[in-house]
Amino acid sequence: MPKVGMEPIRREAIVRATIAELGVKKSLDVTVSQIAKRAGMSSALAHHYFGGKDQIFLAAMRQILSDFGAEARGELKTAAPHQRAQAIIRACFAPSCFTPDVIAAWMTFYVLAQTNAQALRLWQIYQSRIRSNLVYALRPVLRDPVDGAENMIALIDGLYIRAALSAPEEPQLAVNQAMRVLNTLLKAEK
Amino acid sequence: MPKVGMEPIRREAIVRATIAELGVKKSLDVTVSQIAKRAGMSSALAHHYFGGKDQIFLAAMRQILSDFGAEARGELKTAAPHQRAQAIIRACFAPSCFTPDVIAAWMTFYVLAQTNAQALRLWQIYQSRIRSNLVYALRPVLRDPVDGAENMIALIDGLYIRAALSAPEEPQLAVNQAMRVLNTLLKAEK
DNA sequence: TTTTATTGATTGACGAGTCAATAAAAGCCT
DNA sequence: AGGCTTTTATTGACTCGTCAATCAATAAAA
Repeated sequence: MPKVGMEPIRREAIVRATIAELGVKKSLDVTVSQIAKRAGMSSALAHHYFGGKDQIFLAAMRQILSDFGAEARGELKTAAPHQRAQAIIRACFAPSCFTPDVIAAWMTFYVLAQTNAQALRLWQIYQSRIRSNLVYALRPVLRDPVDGAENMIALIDGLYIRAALSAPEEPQLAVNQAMRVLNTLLKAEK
Repeated sequence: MPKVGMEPIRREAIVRATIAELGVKKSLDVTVSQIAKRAGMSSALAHHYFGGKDQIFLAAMRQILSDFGAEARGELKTAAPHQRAQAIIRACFAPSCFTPDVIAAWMTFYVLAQTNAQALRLWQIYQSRIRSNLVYALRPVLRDPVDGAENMIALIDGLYIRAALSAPEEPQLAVNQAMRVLNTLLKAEK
């Protein structure tokens, strides 16, 4: 009973299922069949719409990256000019970016980006965005905003990877830790 | 032409080959055959000595962790009492711990530890060691050494993971960045 | 002869990608 | 409206490859 206009629905279902499955299996040896099953369709259909496993993973990665972009834009919109860095940190650890599933998916994307040129490019774009946002946010409050941004990014990445292994690290704990370091960096200027 | 007493030699060869292969393939779907080939033996022999793929990976992980332990002990031995934190940082980015191969291997271990209980335990042991070393090192110089240690560990992990994706990040750059943050944290106390 | 080392060949399972077949919808012609 | 053709959706079955793990066989040492 084929209904017309399914493509976008199927695509989204696949992307969601991929992220969920990555969250469960916690590695890239998730099967197309597993993804398709979770998305409620045959693996052949997944292949039909995406062309192959790589494209499926890349679509999932794009989704996660764009979710983060949305979160960040949202936080920045309602942030006072001198609180922009804090807004970015909040976005990084917002529920839509810092759930066990999403964290696990991030981890697998780090792995993917080591060998897949397209994935690496996606990551680099994301990196340079968050970097320039942070530099801009820190320029009014730090003598060396580039350096400060670099430090905060590394810290955030570290908190992510650790969250993947020590689940206890609740979102709130990570936010607090990042905020404390940021405050220390700011205080050290004056 | 079987020579007796090969077991330890073969084991070490496999472990080395595993790390090298992880560094090249940059993921856990390295095959036992590839490892065995690089180590100059048949895959059957690798299975014979290690029992299975998991055990091979765990042995490699133990090797890397113990390499780091040795490096850290070495640095700490020759460090002035108030320079212990710097010594630990130096150890983290020493050539034996911060080479493209080793960094890539670390990444795969992060992935492995998400699903393999033994791997997770190894990581936790390593974590609590470096943590307590850092706390001890920071106690004389920081009001809240536990917090400071946590921050430095996260930063170091972040620098690692970023090094896996942006190779340009030379050892020296990472060391400098970590040292700068540490100094800032120290300065903020006074 | 027993133990240790070693491998080629094989098994059994699983997975990505393909394909032909089925079926509903949409268009199109009269 | 009634039939036709094309497009879109969908899947089961199949191909081809790979890989972990096993085993029987070979050979040197003890």
